[in-house]
Amino acid sequence: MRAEPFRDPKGVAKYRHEVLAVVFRVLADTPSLQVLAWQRHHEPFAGQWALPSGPVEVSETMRDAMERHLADKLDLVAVRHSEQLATLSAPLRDPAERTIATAYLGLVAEATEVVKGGAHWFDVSTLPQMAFDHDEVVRLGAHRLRGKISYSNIAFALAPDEFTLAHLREIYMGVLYHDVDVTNLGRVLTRRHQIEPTGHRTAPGQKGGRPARTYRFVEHSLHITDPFAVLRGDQKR
Amino acid sequence: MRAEPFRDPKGVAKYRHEVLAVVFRVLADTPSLQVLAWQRHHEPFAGQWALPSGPVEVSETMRDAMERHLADKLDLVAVRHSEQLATLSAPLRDPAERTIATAYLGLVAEATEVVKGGAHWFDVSTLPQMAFDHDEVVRLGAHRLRGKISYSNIAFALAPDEFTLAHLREIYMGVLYHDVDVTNLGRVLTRRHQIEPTGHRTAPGQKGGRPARTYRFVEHSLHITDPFAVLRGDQKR
DNA sequence: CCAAAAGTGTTTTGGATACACCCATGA
DNA sequence: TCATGGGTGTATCCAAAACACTTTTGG
Repeated sequence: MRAEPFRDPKGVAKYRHEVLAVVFRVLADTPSLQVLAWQRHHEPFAGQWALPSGPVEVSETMRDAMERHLADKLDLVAVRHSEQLATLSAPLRDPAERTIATAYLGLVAEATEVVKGGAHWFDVSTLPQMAFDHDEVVRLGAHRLRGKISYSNIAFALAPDEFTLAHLREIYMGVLYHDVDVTNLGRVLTRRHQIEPTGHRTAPGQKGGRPARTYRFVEHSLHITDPFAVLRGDQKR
Repeated sequence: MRAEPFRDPKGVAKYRHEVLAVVFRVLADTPSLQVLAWQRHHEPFAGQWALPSGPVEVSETMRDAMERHLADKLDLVAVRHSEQLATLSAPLRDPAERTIATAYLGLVAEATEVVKGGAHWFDVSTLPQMAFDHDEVVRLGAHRLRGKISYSNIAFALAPDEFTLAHLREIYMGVLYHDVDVTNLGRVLTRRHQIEPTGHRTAPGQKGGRPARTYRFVEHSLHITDPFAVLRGDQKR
């Protein structure tokens, strides 16, 4: 039986509000885009995989709530960029009680592991069935990330502090899911002042090969670097 | 005195949730981007201008609630495109009681008037002081629209069904707030199959001049026409 | 010397811009 | 035929892409 909503004296309904986190990392080797999920212990959807989530407390913003839940339940504090994705309001999306949920996109660097709370990283391309509408939220997050990586410096949040161009290429390939030319990637990002050489080089691999220069992202906060695809005009009136 | 939140037996807080609508139109003559606001009658912020808003009912989605409030309070049913903008959760944004609000961007065609409910169209560039955080929401909406008009066909929702290129240019100028070249605008939108000629022409103006062809948008739903600014690769793997 | 990996140089492409010029109408 | 506004043609620009070639390393 579905719970009746709370109403205040004027008859205005009150709802449970929770935050969801779609946390992505990219493994360069495969390369693949992975999302963090954990197994539910309680009904509804007990035993199924779900995104990290939790209610919003009275004196915190939704972003605070999202960070708090990731830290408390999963010991995850290494989120390097987060932004609001969407708010879900289908009346029956939670079978127990009407719950409005705001989803956040979170990005962590490649090496990030999560040991606590039975969490697991899943390839976005082979996602298991998920609780609630969480599959849809993951797809939405992947779509947002794919769009933004082309016209912003959002990759700073997925890459380590220091990386080679070959490594960065694999991160881009994991997100975009198509081939990316290393040479041109380096030139585009350099022209846009997104990356700069550190002056260091890596040790060459076991099978030889020229040692690669390493680079870093110039900014570690989100910047739109290609603001208007077209119709730029002369920006004067 | 601030109201205490409702809590269920397990101690989970429940919140008032409302929807906000940032409804834009563009007047071609000026040209200017205008937003719909109305004057509040009750505290808090009585007498100040505010965006149309209202609570979400138990069995409706937020989009339904937004459309319902616009129709009931302002007789506005001509919204040609709407999309979710953001959800606002600052704990003190509503001085009376914690209220989480989800803002929608709505677009109507130029001629759209609103007669009911004491509503008024304001130029976004000369916005009055607004209730709550509504100024910020208007700016967010304008920013979203400005970005999207360059890489999607979103202008279909602002233009009349049939228009001349000169007219469409003024709509783009109202949104982008910089000069747009008519010739190139027509060519870009034609190449992207966003617009097509209707085969009609307008009557020439009072002072003469060649009669203009009219055009229509091919699609009347949102399509991204310039999906990846760069790093397109060959789309093969 | 060869294989492997990184990096450079150079050409090509194609959408977008700029702008000169031509066309159709009213007075 | 002139003023006004619409439309066409074309040269130019420039970021991005493609790809051949050179450099630096280990074996």
